[in-house]
Amino acid sequence: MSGEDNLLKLVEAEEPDDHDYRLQNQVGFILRKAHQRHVSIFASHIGDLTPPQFAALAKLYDIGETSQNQLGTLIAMDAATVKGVIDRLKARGLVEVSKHEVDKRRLLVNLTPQGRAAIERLIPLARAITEETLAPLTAKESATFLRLLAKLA
Amino acid sequence: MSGEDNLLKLVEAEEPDDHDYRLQNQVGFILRKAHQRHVSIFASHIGDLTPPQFAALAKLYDIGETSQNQLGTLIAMDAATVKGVIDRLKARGLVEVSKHEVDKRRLLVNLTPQGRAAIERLIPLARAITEETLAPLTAKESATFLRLLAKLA
DNA sequence: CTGATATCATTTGCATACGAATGAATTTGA
DNA sequence: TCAAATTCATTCGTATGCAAATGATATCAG
Repeated sequence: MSGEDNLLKLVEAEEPDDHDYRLQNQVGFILRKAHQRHVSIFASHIGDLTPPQFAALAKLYDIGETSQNQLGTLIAMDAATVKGVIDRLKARGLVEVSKHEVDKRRLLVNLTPQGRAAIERLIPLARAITEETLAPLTAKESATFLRLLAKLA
Repeated sequence: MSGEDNLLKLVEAEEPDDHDYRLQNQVGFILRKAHQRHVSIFASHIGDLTPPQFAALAKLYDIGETSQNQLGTLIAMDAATVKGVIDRLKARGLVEVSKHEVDKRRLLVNLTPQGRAAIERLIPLARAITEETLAPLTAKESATFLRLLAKLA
């Protein structure tokens, strides 16, 4: 190997060639695609509700009435996003809002009877969605994947 | 144990309690959060470009001139989405478009010199973004995670 | 007690993301 | 060859998602 080759190797080690960067191997790009695939699977099972809308209903079913802001924190949506989601669920009669008696800043959100019926009907479908999303993996791989994904999220 | 209890157990085994469904353990919900975290890390390193815009530039840098439609396929964007991304990159002078000489349906897209300079400047930052996104995992965990994530996506 | 700070909700603006419909151009197949 | 099917791009409508600004209310600190 010539001295020139050594110099070249040294330079490459310090500044990797831009063409070594492969978009399709980057975690962000694959994460975006995996998320897209999940949303598509979700839509094929539950056509009349989006994943964020479902998340809001599921969380309200889990914890009961809470403030819009707190709900947003629990389902990882900022204030502007959760407002839109709740507005649409309200327009469809699945949730109802009321003012907090003590703290007048807060907007309380709760399921309506129709919202409760809807989420109870949808949860079995949601189980199937999770199953189908993880279908490319074995049971052991799924467990590993979920553990590592949770560490990232 | 009474006969009533046995009946209850049987019913539960066939139809799991809705309250066993925990949103925060579902792959779709965690995937969404992990994606959000990545986008946030991306924005903290590259403030003037979004991940989809970066993906378009990186892919054009990789493969050279191509049609808008083909580019969309390569970076996992539908036709409507890729049009918006290209429009904004074009408005900023990072890509240029031209008509395909033979197939008049096609819109060819390519990097401008400024676009090429931009992506060459950004790729090192993108490496850092990938690194920071995967920082909660060990090297071995990262490799496992990327392998399983790719199977899902 | 009160001024500074913090919290909750809303609004606006911008950027994906996708379904559906449309129109132009190309390819296919009988 | 020529009608049907396909492909490429655009447009419209709807739904996240987030930054920044605003207003109302509540809390804190001196």
